[in-house]
Amino acid sequence: MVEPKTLPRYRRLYEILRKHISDGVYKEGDLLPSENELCQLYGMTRPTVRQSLSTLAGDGYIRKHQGKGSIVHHLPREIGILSVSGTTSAVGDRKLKTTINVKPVLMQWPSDFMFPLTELEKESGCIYMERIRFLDDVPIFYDISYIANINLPRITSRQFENRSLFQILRDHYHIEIKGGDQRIKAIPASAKISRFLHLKRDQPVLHLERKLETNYHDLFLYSSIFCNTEKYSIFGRF
Amino acid sequence: MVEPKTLPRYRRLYEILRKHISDGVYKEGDLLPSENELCQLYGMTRPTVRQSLSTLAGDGYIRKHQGKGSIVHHLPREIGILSVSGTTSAVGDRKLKTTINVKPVLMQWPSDFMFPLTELEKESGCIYMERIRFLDDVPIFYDISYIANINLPRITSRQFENRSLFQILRDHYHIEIKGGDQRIKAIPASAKISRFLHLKRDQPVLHLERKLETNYHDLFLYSSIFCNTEKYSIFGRF
DNA sequence: TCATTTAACTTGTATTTACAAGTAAAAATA
DNA sequence: TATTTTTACTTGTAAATACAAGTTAAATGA
Repeated sequence: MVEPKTLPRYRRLYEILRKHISDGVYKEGDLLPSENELCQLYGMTRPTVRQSLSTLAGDGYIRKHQGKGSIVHHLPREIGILSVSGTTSAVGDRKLKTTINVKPVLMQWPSDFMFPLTELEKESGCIYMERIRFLDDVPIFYDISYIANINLPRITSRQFENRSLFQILRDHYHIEIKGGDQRIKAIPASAKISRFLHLKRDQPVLHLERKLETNYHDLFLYSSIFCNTEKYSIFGRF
Repeated sequence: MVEPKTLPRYRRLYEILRKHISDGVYKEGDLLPSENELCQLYGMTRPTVRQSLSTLAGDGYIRKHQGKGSIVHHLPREIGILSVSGTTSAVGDRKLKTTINVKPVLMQWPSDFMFPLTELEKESGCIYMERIRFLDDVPIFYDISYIANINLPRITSRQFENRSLFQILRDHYHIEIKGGDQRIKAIPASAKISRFLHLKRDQPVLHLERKLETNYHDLFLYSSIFCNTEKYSIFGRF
């Protein structure tokens, strides 16, 4: 369905090393092979290897020390959602179950939308969906997503149960997340939110409003995420 | 007092362009000069220019588009604190006033500290301070900082009123922040917090726990930040 | 006029080369 | 033995070069 479109070499090495770190081949505190060794091992030159390593460092997988080498950073145990950088997913290998609360439907944008919209977006209307995400069978995220209805044929009829929205967008529409803005607030749980997240009314809830940029310059994903942080914190690196 | 230690060229260009963007020389949506033009303008080669631009992009100041150029991203109007990347300060040019609540004192680490500590850190004790930060005369942040007492002579007697802690550490001790971990929660305001932040008891407050890494591999800064997000949101980019 | 092709830009990827600077362990020296 | 120096690593910075690939506007053609 989709031409594989070979990844650049630095990206391939990035994926290999990232997988090795996630799989425990390289453990926390371990020294990665030196840049010159990686050059030999994977048949590329140092600038290319360095590009992989600096991306890994930017994503928090390793820390680089001049004169010493690249050291594997500890993997977060908490829920990482603050940075969507590249291929990193919100929760590592954790058992995160997702249920669809409101199936994707085409509708008008809310009148007081959280981010300003372009004319093109307003005209196109939006695809709306609601999901609830469970960690260890406890509802943690109540997730409202909006996508402008621009060149996304048949999206409302797709199965979202077990695959992430990002994955479907990547696999079927070549859409990649490139970056984004987000706002964070602490708010009291409304009746609806407290019901979905099994909380008492007015208990503090984390509210994230995000605008995600894609490889299509006029296509953005918006989401409003309510998060129960009683048991789990949101984790981030920088 | 401190040798200037010339910045690398890519870093200098980064600072120049960042200042131009902050000052409005390049406005939101503007196209920066092309990489080749920057090479000529500043007398460096493309790899060096590209290093500056990719750092700027990583910090959210610009977005790069293949075939088009580097476009100035909008500057956040809200409070940006989620990423401390490099030289970016929490609040751009805003009038943020800081008052010292508890002057720096040397003390033992709390017994149930929020992050695990090394033996060296435990032995050294910590420098503790509390600050409250006001935006437009409204208290927004209640900020508790901990630093291990490792090679920081006379720090408890320094003036912290108008300069940031980071600035003092950089100017007097050559300490630079390289990255860090953070956890975010929404919690109800305790009596103390509600008093400092002018909130009602149990109102939702954002709680950040951060561990900041420095250029000295065994020196970390810790902070516990309580934030009133009623009026302002916390802003982040990725 | 309108559609297509071409050309001239832009950034992206990759190699090669060189030296600077930080680290750590081996070697030399007191 | 204990200290200092040297050496051999490591990553950091920087240049010069080449081609790929995406974008845009001008030139060309029907």
